[in-house]
Amino acid sequence: MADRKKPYPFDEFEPAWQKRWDDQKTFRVSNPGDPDFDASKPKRYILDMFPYPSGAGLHVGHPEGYTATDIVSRFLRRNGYNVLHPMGWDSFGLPAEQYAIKTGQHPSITTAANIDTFRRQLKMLGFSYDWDREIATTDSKYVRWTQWIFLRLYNSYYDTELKKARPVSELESRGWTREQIDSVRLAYVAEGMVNWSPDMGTVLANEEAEEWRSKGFTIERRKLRQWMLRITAYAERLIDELEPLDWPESIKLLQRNWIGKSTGAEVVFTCGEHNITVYTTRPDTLFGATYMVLSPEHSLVEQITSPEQREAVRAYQKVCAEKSDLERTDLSKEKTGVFTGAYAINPVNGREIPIWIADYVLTGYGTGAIMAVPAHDERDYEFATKFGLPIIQVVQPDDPSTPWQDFCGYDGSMVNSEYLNGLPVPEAKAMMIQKLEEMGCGRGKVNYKLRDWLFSRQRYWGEPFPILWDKETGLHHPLPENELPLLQPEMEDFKPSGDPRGPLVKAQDWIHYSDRYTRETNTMPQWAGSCWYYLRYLDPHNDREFVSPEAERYWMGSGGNPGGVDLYVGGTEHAVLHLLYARFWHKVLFDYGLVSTNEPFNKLVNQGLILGEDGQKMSKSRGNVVNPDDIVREYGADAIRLYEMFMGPLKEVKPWATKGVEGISRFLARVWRIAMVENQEGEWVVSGKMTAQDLGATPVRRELHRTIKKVTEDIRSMSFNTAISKMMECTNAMTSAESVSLADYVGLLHVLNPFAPHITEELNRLLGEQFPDLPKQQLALQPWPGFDEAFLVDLTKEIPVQVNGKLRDKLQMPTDATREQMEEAALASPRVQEFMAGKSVRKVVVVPGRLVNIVVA
RNA sequence: GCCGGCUUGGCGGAAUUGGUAGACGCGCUCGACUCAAAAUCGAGUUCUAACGAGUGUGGGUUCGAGUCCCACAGCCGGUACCA
Repeated sequence: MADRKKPYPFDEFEPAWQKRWDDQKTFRVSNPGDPDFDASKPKRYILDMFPYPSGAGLHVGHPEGYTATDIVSRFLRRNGYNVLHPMGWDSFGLPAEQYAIKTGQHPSITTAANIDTFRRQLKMLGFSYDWDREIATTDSKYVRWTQWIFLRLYNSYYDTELKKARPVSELESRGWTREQIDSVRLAYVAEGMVNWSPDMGTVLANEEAEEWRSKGFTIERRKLRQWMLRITAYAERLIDELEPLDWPESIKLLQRNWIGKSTGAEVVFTCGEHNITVYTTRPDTLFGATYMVLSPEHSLVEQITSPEQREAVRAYQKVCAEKSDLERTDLSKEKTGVFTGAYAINPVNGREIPIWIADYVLTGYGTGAIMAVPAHDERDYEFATKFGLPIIQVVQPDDPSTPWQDFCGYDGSMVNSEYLNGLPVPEAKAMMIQKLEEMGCGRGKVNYKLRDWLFSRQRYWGEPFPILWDKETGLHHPLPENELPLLQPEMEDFKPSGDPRGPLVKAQDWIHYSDRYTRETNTMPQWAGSCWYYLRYLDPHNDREFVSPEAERYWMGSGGNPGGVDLYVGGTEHAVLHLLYARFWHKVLFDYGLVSTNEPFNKLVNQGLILGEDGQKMSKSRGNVVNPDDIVREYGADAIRLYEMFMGPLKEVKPWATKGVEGISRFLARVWRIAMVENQEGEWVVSGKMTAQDLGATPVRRELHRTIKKVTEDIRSMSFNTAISKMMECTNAMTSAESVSLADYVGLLHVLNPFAPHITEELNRLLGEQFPDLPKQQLALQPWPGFDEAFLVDLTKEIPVQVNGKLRDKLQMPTDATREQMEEAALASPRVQEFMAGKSVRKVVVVPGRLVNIVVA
């Protein structure tokens, strides 16, 4: 592309300002205890979701959220806050490892290069991060504390009485056996069905499996021994403590659904000498249970199946085991199942009901067995209809027009249920639970969909588990803390070998710890580092603690302010993974008094996705990816920042339009040319339009004060698009004015500064050379401007006059006109009278200062 | 299927939360400057020749509805038999 002349010389001054901010550490913020720390200022912690430094470099989606938080941070600093606004790298991750496998380049080299690119690109956009606090999850000094927190989990159990984590050493002193203790640790080893990807040679968490499958990786179910984190212990708190947070309701809902709390009861049925426990949310419908279903994998199936049915049952189990996940979840799929030949006794009425197995009952949820109430459950109804099983109504819907078959609602009362008859559903539910407990054949039970978090991966590029295995006893032990960090061994070949122990098994020397102990070969998932990075920023160079209590209390404490991170901006894709995991770790740390709040992120905002110019999601294959480097080269950093904020509301999904960047660039050029003109030699010099004289309450002055008010409000509500349009209006007013006073113009620069820091600082500097009285300090360090109410009030206002709700005239009236004056003026209007001709006035609605509506008939 | 969100000019989007619909920007049209073009500046731009109509569709509440209520449709996102 031909190198066009820039509309203003951003290519010169933007890098110069960036260098100055970097060299002078303009945006460094000190911690309590530092010599230059100002304890009188309140704090705000403004956080971005840190990026995975991919080889592709920065995407235009990154600067969207990052610009928003940068504007807020710059605004708050200028309003007297100590602002913590850091950046770092989520640098463990699969792509670096895959790339390493392909090229032989060690992941640490690729990662370092990618980080350099990302850092350069972010600095090129003029973000006001405190770069002294930069962290990378792959840094050995960081890994040390990730492993340290893991050991904390390993050495903890969840005390269900106190509802908090406690050290397992407590249990030792109470005489618990090693085996008992291992069964309650927050980090534990368990064998179970897991998602295994042969392509990647690793297992994945439930939460991740679908994402990777959609990227084209094969995922199978496989029985393996893995490290798990007992996140389910925190299920209740993860739901309850979500409530007061200032998060989008939709994200809270997503988390609530993911945790999936349900209240019901466990009911014990008998089958010969066996007890079969089912879970139900509708114990009230127990009299309507006409059959029972076990999941095909249920442990009792083998024992209860009658000889005649044995073959059919085995065949069905085999079919289910071979089914892929996709087939299992196929929506249109018909219900399938097989009778076991056995019968169970319903404890409330002694009735015998047949026991079936069917794959619509899942092994992993509840007890893996259900009582089927076909009259009041859609799935049971479908199954019963297909296999000709009896259907007994036990709930009569309140609305008589509703058919009772397959009525699943709660608005009804009980029938055919002996002592429950006539009771409304909720009361019957409570009564039945009480009855079951009295009879000793059931109890109230809360269930969650959330499963424990599969935490180990068979990868090279991740934090190794700080765990040793005792060859003699087969037991695991924590690595002594003074041996942290435990880094991966240097290896040439970390290809997945199909060995479910992962690539580290190949490092024989590393595995060998002593004659008695060998190292754990699994590594942690990428989430480990991102679970607590926001805490490391508080005190990133601390070698003695993961964070000092003083720094933690100041930046995360409540101290009259909202506690925790005050603003966290990032994409929705982390709604259930990162945000759930991080909350879990934070709560464990909170239980130990290591952090001050029970929740890490007080306020969360999701930025909307930026689509390609074609309205489609940006992707390499579509060829619609916009590279921020190109935009900065062509239009400058201020232009891309401002454009991304101007596109629309931060939260909305919006398509990219390079023409729109041009429009923004024109706006910035107009701001520039109010103060600057090119002389004969083609140099920019201060224009004669600028005057040091106070021109008084000109329209420009009034517009400026309205702009200051609007921008101040809009930054607080994060409505950046409307703030920018207001600044455009102000600029247009200054452009069309004959002459602009220096004070008014600099006022505009002040409010534009957080959005477009480079051009505003440069103009302020250039004007400072011309006008010696202008404060020389950077705008970023000066107080935020206030507005004067006196300039906001208008003497007259245009008042719309409607006849029967239709606009018929507009009248210029004093702002403080009374009702009577307004009505009189409206009725006197010739335009209005035309529309009233021949009709009588029924009513006149007057809204003072707003409008007049004349109702005629 | 269930849950959530969205739907306003040719396009991105505004609208003091029930009070002049279309701010601001893009695009387009015309004009000024120029030998010419680009850039810049100025004027115009919801539709309609006009009467009028108009915020996905249909109904309702109200003096007045983009905004509130009811029903429906379309698009986007999440989720997948959780008993």
